[in-house]
Amino acid sequence: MSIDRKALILQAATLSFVQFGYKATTMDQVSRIANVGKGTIYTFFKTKEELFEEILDKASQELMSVMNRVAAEQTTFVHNLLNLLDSILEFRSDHELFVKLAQEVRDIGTAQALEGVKRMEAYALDFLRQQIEEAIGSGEVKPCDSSVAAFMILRMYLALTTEWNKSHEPLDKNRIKEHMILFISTGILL
Amino acid sequence: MSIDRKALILQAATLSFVQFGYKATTMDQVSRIANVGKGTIYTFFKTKEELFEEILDKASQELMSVMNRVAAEQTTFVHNLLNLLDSILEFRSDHELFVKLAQEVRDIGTAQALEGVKRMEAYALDFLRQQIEEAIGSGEVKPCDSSVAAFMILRMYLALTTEWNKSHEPLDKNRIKEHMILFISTGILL
DNA sequence: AATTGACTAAATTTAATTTTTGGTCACTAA
DNA sequence: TTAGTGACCAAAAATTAAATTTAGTCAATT
Repeated sequence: MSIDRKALILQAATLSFVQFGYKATTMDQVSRIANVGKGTIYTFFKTKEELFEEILDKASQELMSVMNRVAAEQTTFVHNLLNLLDSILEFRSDHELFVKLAQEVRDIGTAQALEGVKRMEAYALDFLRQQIEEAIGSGEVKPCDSSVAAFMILRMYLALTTEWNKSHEPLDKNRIKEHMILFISTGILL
Repeated sequence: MSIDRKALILQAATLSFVQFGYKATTMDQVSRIANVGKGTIYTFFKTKEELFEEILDKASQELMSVMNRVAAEQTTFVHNLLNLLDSILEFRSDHELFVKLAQEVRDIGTAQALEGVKRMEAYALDFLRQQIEEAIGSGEVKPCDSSVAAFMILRMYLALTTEWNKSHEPLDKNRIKEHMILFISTGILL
């Protein structure tokens, strides 16, 4: 059996999407990085979008797997949330794709990048909503609109990890965690 | 004494900036709305930017005055914050300019609009930071980085008032207040 | 002295042209 | 025979050129 060209292509494309975003990634470049002819890419993927989709699928699956692993631990809601935060902040590969795509949406508004961001956000929001729902059921969390609460938690996370950096020095992981706890777990008040 | 042409111009320009944003507001249009010759504008304002600055000053002053009025009430921190929220959500005139400029920054990235947004944000952030600082001093709020906490509160507010609307039905004022309380005052946990 | 609107230079938008890129397919090497 | 290739093409994007719009001026007019 010869080398797994599909894997090479996926690897090269992932690298390029993370580094340059959707639009600035050309099929020529991918073929060059992967050391295959351009035509070869099209024996595995119908279009550039399909290639992107498959990478997005993989990233989503990894995100899901992280989330499921965290959820399976069955500790408290806050603990789960912080574990999830840790996992995402530590293993940045998916996170980086997400950040790069978000930046591309902001800068040039590429439709496919927007789709990608929306998709990953949807997974995260759904997971959070579910966790909150359960925690409300078990009496751990106050009754509230779980969709809105999930949305706020995600926005807080994005505010601290990406928006803050636009006008300040980046916060380190622990500061981020501390401030998330401050609002979510006990409120800012004494 | 003849009519106050400067006031007419300021009024017309404000209307136009709120409605169309910085870039899409032309000096011709302002002069037409104000019923003055275009040259007249330049007897009061050196440039379009200066005209914009003066309107921004006015909006900032009004925001400051709302914030000071709220701060003077000397009730609890949460109460002050909610009063401020109410004031801003009810008297939307400044808020509308802010929202319009934020949209312009998002859509076409006008430099002057960005400056305007930054400036109004800076006032709000500074006020919040000060309030938090005081509340920490009086033992009402947990010791924390007041800049980061102020930033998070503002982002939450913006998330609920503008970002949520991109993918959902707008939340009404009371839902917004409720959810702000949920995170700030007592935390989401029971 | 205060106000104006036709006027101009500069900036923005639109149209035309060139370059780049996604996707194909006749061909090659294994 | 077949997996793999890269020159090739149409379509899209970037660049350049032409046309339009607009900020700001100033001689003329109240």
